[in-house]
Amino acid sequence: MSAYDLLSEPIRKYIREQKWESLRKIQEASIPRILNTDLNYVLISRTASGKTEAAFLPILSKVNFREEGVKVLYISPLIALINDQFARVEKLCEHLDVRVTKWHGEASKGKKDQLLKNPEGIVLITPESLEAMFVNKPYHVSHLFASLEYVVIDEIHSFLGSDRGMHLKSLLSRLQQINHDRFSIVGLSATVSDVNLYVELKGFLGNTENTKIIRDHTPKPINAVFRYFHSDTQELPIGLLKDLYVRTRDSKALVFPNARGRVEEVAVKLKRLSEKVGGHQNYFSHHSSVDKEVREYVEFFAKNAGLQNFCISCTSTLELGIDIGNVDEVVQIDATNSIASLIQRVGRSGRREGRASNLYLYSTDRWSLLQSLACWLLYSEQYIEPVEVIEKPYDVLLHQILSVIKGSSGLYLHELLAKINENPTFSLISEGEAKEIVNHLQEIGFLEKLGHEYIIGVEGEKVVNNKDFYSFFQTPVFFKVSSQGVKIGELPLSPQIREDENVYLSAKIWKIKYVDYETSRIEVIPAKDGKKPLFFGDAADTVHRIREKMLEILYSDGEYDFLDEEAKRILKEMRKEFSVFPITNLKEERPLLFGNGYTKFYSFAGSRINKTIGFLLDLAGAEYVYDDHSSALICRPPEQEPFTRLAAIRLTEDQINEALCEALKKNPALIKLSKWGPYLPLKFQAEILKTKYYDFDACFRFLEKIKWVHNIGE
DNA sequence: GACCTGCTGCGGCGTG
Repeated sequence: MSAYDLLSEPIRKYIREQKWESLRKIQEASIPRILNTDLNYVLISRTASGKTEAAFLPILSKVNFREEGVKVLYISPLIALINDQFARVEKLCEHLDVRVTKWHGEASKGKKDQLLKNPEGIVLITPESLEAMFVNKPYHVSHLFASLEYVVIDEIHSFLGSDRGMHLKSLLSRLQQINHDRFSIVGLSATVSDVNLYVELKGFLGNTENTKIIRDHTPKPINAVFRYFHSDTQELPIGLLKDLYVRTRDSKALVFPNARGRVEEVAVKLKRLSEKVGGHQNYFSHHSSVDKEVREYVEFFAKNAGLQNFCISCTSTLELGIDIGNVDEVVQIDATNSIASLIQRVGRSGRREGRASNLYLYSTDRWSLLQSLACWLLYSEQYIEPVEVIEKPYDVLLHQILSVIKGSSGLYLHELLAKINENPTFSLISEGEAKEIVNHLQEIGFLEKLGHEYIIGVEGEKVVNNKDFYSFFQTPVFFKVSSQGVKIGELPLSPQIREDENVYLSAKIWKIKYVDYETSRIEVIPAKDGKKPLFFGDAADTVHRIREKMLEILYSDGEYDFLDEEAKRILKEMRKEFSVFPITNLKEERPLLFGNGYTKFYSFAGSRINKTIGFLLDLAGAEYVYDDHSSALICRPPEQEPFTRLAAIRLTEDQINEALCEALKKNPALIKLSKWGPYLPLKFQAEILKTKYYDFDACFRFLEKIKWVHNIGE
């Protein structure tokens, strides 16, 4: 029997109405498996290959929706994705008489109330809304989800290896406890490293043995075109902009310039170029600081553009599954920090009849060119970097202790510990450690003892009753920007924010008329000329494999047709420059430059290893400058050259912990990289730093292995 | 220079 024949009649009717000629590969594979077993599955195949249907066609055929209670829970990392999927799933359910309900912060309260009165059908939710339900209405969780049969997790890779993912994993376990392990899980993903596939990904769904992977490897054919335009200033070279304009003016294009300020620069300047020559004016910017309604308009425009061309300059906001349809060209300005990100961005392009699909990779400096080339070569080898899993998420545990106690009417210590013990998210954290965290929470007033039961303390109430409690990410304070009541976006406070200063925002130019510090508002009027806006953030870590590949490229003589003449020249120049280091073993040797009055160590290592080397140099009292862009550490004067001595440094676990605790005492702000970390006992804060910011194991392995090769010649 | 993601409950007001 074909997969189609296995489906229920209403679903087959739906397929016939869609006039699909055939089912997609991933659907053919998933339908019989999901229908015939109760195992967990992870469906992996590239963007727009029909994964949602691969999960929902068989689930809708199989599940009996006549019974009371919500039967299918779909979890998504984005509200926008829920809204897209709602439309698709609701259409699928047309012939089934199954109700679909959106449950997120912006969804209709009325629809949620209806669901509470009559729990049924399918619910689409975010992890944070699920957390809010556990905290505020724990009885609703069991009322709605006690007879759940399937949980579908979209873009599951976005949860792997992050706090947010650990949080979701804990919530899933708490759901299973209510549900008595009856529901199965189907995860959907486009990009997962082989390394993570069988342990972390399966572990994420809770049950490694009962989880199977279904994967469609079919690669996406795409041409890479590299262009090099050097920039010494903060602004993009005019040559690059003109080249970019010509390449994208007759297509639907997405441009990824990596930073919000640059996103605005690209959108405004391309639009201006287009205006001069009478081209289309559909130039937009899309990032977190563009007003939500403006972003929704941009998405709507792209989805319904028909034959009109457009160009959206954006950050990773358009990287995940929001449906804007296919574009003709994807442009990356300067390198991505991960291959996964490159894959997601490339996945945005499709082919229009008779036209080839291209990926343009622009670079504005040589290290970025090298990194971009490394990413592209690794992409071509189908490499994806593994994510680091968090083995002991102490901060997530702290948060979940507060959540569980808030959701109860008081818990004995043994009850609380039993709940933690049941939750696989915390399986590597010992009972003793959990008790220490509980005691600390009591000390700082987050928990209180009422008789022998724990309840939320006075200080804890402030945190738990705040709407900021439900998430694991922190957001800085922004000033809302508007013009005569029309919302435009938001900007952080910077020297740039003052009256009569002109800035770009939402692909337009504005003059600041008034800054209201009381209400954090900025009033602007349209202007003719301005500057790109300033934003602050943390640079994303570059993974180790990309750096290794960069070194391999420098010490190979591989020629790449897809580089333009300028890029070829730059690569040749870099190879010549590095030829003074007689490196033969790329796995173990690294360049050490003795320059005029300085020593420079090119580690070609991941950012976290570099930061850990920096920590060791700090401990040794060495003065140095660290440049992550070129993966280099520079010391002057060279007499104090400390690099070759690093290999001898071997710290015990205790010494590392002690040094980290000292660093935290000196600078308590260090732990702010974790939202809930500041409420942990100091030694656990050190543990968080060890896993999230530094990587001592990898650093010592690296230092043990490498040999420094210094420059020869005059 | 330097990404992104989400958010309850309740009072008060207006409208049908």
